[in-house]
Amino acid sequence: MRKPLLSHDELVTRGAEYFLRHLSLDCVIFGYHDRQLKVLLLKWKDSGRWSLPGGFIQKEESLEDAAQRVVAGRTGLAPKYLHQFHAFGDPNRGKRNHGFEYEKNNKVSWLEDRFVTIGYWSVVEFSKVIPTPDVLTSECRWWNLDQIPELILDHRTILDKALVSLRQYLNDFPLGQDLLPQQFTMPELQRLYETILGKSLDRRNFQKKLLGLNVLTRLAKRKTGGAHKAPYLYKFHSARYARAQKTGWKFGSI
Amino acid sequence: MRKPLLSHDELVTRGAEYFLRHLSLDCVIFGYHDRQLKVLLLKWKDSGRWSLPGGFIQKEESLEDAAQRVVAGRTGLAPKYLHQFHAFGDPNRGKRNHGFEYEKNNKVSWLEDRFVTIGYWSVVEFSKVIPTPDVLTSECRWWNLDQIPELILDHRTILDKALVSLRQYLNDFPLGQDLLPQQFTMPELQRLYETILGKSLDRRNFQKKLLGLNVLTRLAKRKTGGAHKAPYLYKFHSARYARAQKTGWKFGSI
DNA sequence: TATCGTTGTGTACTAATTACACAATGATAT
DNA sequence: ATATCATTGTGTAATTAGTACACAACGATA
Repeated sequence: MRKPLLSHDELVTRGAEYFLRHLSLDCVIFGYHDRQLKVLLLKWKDSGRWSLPGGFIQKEESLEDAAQRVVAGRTGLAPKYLHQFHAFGDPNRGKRNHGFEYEKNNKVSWLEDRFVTIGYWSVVEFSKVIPTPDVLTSECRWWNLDQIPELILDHRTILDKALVSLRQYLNDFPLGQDLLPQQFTMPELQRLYETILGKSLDRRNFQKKLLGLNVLTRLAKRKTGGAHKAPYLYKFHSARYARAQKTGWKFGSI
Repeated sequence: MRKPLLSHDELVTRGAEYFLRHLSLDCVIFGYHDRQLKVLLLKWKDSGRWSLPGGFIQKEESLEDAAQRVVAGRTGLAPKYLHQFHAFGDPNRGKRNHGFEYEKNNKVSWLEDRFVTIGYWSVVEFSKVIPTPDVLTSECRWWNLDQIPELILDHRTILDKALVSLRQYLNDFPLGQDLLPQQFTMPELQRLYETILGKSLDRRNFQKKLLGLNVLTRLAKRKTGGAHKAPYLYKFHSARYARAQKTGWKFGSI
C-alpha cells in the first residue's frame, strides 16, 4: 500500500494544488462475514462522526484509478471489481456540514467548498482486509449493514443507492468471487445471495439456477467441522466467470 | 426559455466565477421521428466540430437542475425525465482536445482545464423541440443515430453508453410517454421499441406483452390517412405509467 | 369488385420459474 | 452400538412466461 500523498495539515491547506476542486469520490466497500453484509466506515478525527471511505481525484488521475487508490488505501487490497453507480451533487452537500470547519490561519480550507461526489462500490474478501484509516480519520472498521451509525452529509443516501445497485448487479452478473473464499459450499453461496438480496431463496431452485449459469466447478467433498452432512465444495470457473462478468447473464428481454 | 447567463467571451474568461471548475455535464437528448432514433448535436463555433449538448454546473445548482437547464436550453422543453447514467473522467479528456484553444489576452481559459463530465440522457417529443444552439455553438440539429458525425473528445463513448443505458431502461421501465404523441397506435409503439432496441419484434407477442404491463388505454378507432386497415389508438394511463416509472416492471429475480 | 398491404386476434409449443418431499450423511446424545 | 437431529443432495410436477406461427377483417387503390 502506498503512503498517502499529503499529511492532514497539507491536505487541509494545500490539497487543491494536487486534487481537482469540488470533486470527490466515495466508496462503498462491501464485505461478507458470518452471514452478514458489512461495509467499511471511517471515523473522522475532527468531528468524531462516521462516513464512507472517500478521496479526491488527483489532477492527472482517472476516476477509476482514484477509486482504486481509495479502496486499496482502506483495505490493503487491490480491488478486483469497482462499480461506479451514481454522482451526487446536491448544492448543500459538503458545505460545512460534516460537523467541523476546516481552516488554517483564518483561511477556510478548500474542503469547505461545495463538492460533487462520485459513488463507487466494491466487494472485497472480508478476511483479507486490513482496515486502515486515512489522514483525516482516526478509525476504520466494518459495520453490519443493519447497524449503520448516523453518517455525515448524504452518505446514508449514497450507501442506500449503492446497495440497490449491488442488488441489481447481482441479478445480472456473477458475484461472489471477491466476497467468498476460493472454495465454498452451495449453502454458503446461497446465504451470500440471501443476505445481499435480503430475502430467502429455495435451496433446490437456487442450486439449479446457479449451476445452470455455468460458472461453478464442483470439487471433492468436504468434511471439516460441520456437524452435519458434509456439503460439496465449489469454486468459480475463472474464465467463464470473467466472461460473464463482461456480458452479464441476460442480453435483453422484451 | 431563459436567456443564457453569460456571453461567449464572458464564459471563456469568467465562467469559473459562476460555475464549478473541472465539472461539466453532457446530455444525450433522444428524439424519435419517422422510424428513426435521433439525438440533438451541436456544432462548435470555433472548431466547427460536433458535440453533445453540454453545460456547466452553477455554484449553487444541483446536477439535476443543471441538466434540466441544458435540455431546456437546447430544446425549448422542460424534460419530463432525466437519467444520469455515468461520469466520465479520463484525465486527458477536455484538455485542448476539442479542436480549439480558448484563450483571451494570452490567458488560457478555464475551459482548457481537465473536465470530469456527468452524462445524462433524456427523451423528448421530437415535434415539439426547437433546436437551439448555445453561446459556444452555431448550430443545433437532430442526427439519426446511425449517421452520427465524428464527435469531439469522448462524446462518441458517452453517446454509446447512453444508448446502452436507454436500452436497459426500456426493458425495466415504461418509455414512450415523452417520445410519442399523446395518442399512438400499437404498431407505432412497436416500431419505437424496435428502433431503440435495434431488433425486430413479433407483432402479436409485443402487443400481448405491452398490454400485460397494464399502462395502456385503448381509445376508439382511427381512420385518418392510413392506406390500410385502421389501427386502434392508445394512450398511456398516466397514474399507472407514473407508478411503473418509479418501481419498474421487475422487482428482482434470481 | 378485386387486389393488396396492414391490422386484429388466438393457439400450440417451449423454456423458465416455482413449489414441494424424501433419502443420505455425519456428528452428538443415549 | 444405535437413535436422533439438523443439514445436505436430488428430482418431479405445476405454473408461468416467452416464442412461434396463420388466418380473417379492414380500408384504400386499381
